[in-house]
Amino acid sequence: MATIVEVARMAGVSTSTVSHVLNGTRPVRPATRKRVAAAIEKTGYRQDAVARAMRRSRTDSIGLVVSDAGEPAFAEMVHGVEHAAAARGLTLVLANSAEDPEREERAVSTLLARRVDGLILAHCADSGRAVSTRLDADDARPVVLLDRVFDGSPHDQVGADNRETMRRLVTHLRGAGHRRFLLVAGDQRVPTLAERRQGFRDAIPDAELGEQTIVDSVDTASVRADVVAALRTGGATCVIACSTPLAVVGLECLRDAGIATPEQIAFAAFDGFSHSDLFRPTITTVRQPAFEMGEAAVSLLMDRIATPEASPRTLRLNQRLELRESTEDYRFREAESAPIA
Amino acid sequence: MATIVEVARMAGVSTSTVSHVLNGTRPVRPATRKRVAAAIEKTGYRQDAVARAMRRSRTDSIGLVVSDAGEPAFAEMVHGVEHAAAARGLTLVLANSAEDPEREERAVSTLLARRVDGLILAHCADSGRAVSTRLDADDARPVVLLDRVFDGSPHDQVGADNRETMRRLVTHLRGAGHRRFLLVAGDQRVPTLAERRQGFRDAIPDAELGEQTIVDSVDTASVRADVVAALRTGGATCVIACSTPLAVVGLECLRDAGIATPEQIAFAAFDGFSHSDLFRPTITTVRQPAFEMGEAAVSLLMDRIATPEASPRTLRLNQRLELRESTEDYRFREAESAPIA
DNA sequence: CTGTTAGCGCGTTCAG
DNA sequence: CTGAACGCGCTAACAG
Repeated sequence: MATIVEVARMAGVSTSTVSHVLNGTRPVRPATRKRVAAAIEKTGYRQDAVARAMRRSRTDSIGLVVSDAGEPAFAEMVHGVEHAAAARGLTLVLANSAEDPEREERAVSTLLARRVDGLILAHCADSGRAVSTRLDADDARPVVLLDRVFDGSPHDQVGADNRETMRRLVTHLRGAGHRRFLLVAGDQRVPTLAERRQGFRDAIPDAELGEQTIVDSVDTASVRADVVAALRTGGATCVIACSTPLAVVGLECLRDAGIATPEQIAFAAFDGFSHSDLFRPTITTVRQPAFEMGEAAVSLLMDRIATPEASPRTLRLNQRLELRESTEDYRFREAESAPIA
Repeated sequence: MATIVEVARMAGVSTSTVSHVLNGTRPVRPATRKRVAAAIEKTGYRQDAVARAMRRSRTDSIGLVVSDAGEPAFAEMVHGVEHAAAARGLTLVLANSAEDPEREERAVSTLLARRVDGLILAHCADSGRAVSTRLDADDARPVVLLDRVFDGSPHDQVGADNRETMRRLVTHLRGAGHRRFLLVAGDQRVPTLAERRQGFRDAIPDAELGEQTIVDSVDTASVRADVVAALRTGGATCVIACSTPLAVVGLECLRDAGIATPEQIAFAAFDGFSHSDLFRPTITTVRQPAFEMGEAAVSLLMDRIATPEASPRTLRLNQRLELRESTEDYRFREAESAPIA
């Protein structure tokens, strides 16, 4: 690659003039500008982002650390972040923590060393606040927390209205006659999951709270065992899974136990599955605005860089409740299909 | 952040010694090394990747351009690339072309300007070879083509054995009695899709080739129209969709036309849907080893960087044929369920 | 074994 | 309006 020096020489100007032409940072006589442009064209010159970053101490890049790049919801967030970043002329440096706090820490460290202008973080489950606070101590790069949002966090955050949507979902299901639920709540160290569980409690009257079954074990095997046990004990007319992985376990348990949805039990899931409408049973789903959350995170990050002193904001994007046949009122269905008495 | 100068001063050594301690690039007396380590610890110093890249003219980063970051198959490739990169101490710079050649070109340009050590590219449909050749001309950075693989490409490539697996699939279906297919083949400018179509031809005897219906329109609306028309004309006993988006269209058409799978028509899809086993109909699927393809791409890239002169390799990873009820032998089923004559 | 020094390619003063 | 010179933080020659 040609450097700025060659362009300058070819155009018969100094390097500084080339730089100013490139960046529009001071007036340049049209004639010289033309010559510079021609030289750039001819040499195929392009600014060296590394040297530029060095000099300006800005990289025009942002770092994103997600906890599971394979999971579709996170993939959509990545997609959204990339989209918003590219639109602003920023490049995206991506790292995956694979739900491992140590890898998360390394990833953050690497990104900081690369001098990204800002950081977007989807914390892994048990990262604690170590990373988050280390960020402040080290050198204060702007940070936005994504999806996994903490009360009283010193950072900007963007999450979903998990608690409210769960409340809405449960209220709807109660309206359809359900009184006893099996909530597959998952790892309560994950804020998202804790919020959803809280929303569940919000929607259940105190008197009935004792009758609800909540599975909050962490590893898949335990979840499976607990769900199987809960299904055997019986009582629940509706299963609510708080994430896609949990829904997978839940549906597997139902299938293996030969329990049909929605005929024998209702089922709803957060995050859910793609193309739910094409397959049976179609699953009632709370859909995250994952792409938009990614975009919003970039937006918050840019605002923060522009005004470092503003007080931190937490954005909650609305989730969509997609009602499908897996939660159709089973009493109603029974009544209809039963022979006329 | 502290710089190397402060560390050197605090340890009472020169910056070069600090550098050599950090990089293990020449022997340092244990005593001084200790002092340096202590100084690093106290200052919280960390190497500046930007300055380092400047000096070494290596960024320890690789660029990845995908054509659709939202699609699960690509998300898995991204995941695989990230994984393999991180394992080698490389960071990943991600860009998305959204199937737009212009954005693809910009992305490549940006990554080159950032001086990534190498580039992994999942070309978008109509990128032509412009980008690919420009890469050679500009400054020869190593490039690996991912998923969308070209015959006689000058670059290393990693794809899947699309042609062979399609042949296997069709052979299996013919064994189950199917003679007339509706192949939803998609945009033939995408090598992956062209290969799959070729595999289809391989498996059909010349005499029967004329009876097959192949839909290779490009935009969704046309595909839908063509599929609907083909279904109406009838004749096909089996639909094969060559990608997830095409499968979506296909299944929607079947649903809207009230045609049941597998009772009335068999169905198979490439790439397919996640958690296919949990929903009905369970779809016979050709699964791409997307994650592994991502890993392999990094591997090829590193090999290329190590030995620039080696002749380019094309890796074809095996796809998995997952047979499910959507292609169960429908004649057999009919015979079974029909009343005994 | 260690220190000195010269750039990597650019943006930005400060003079003209 | 333009050019000369400096330095961002680091590594690699070269010298000791």
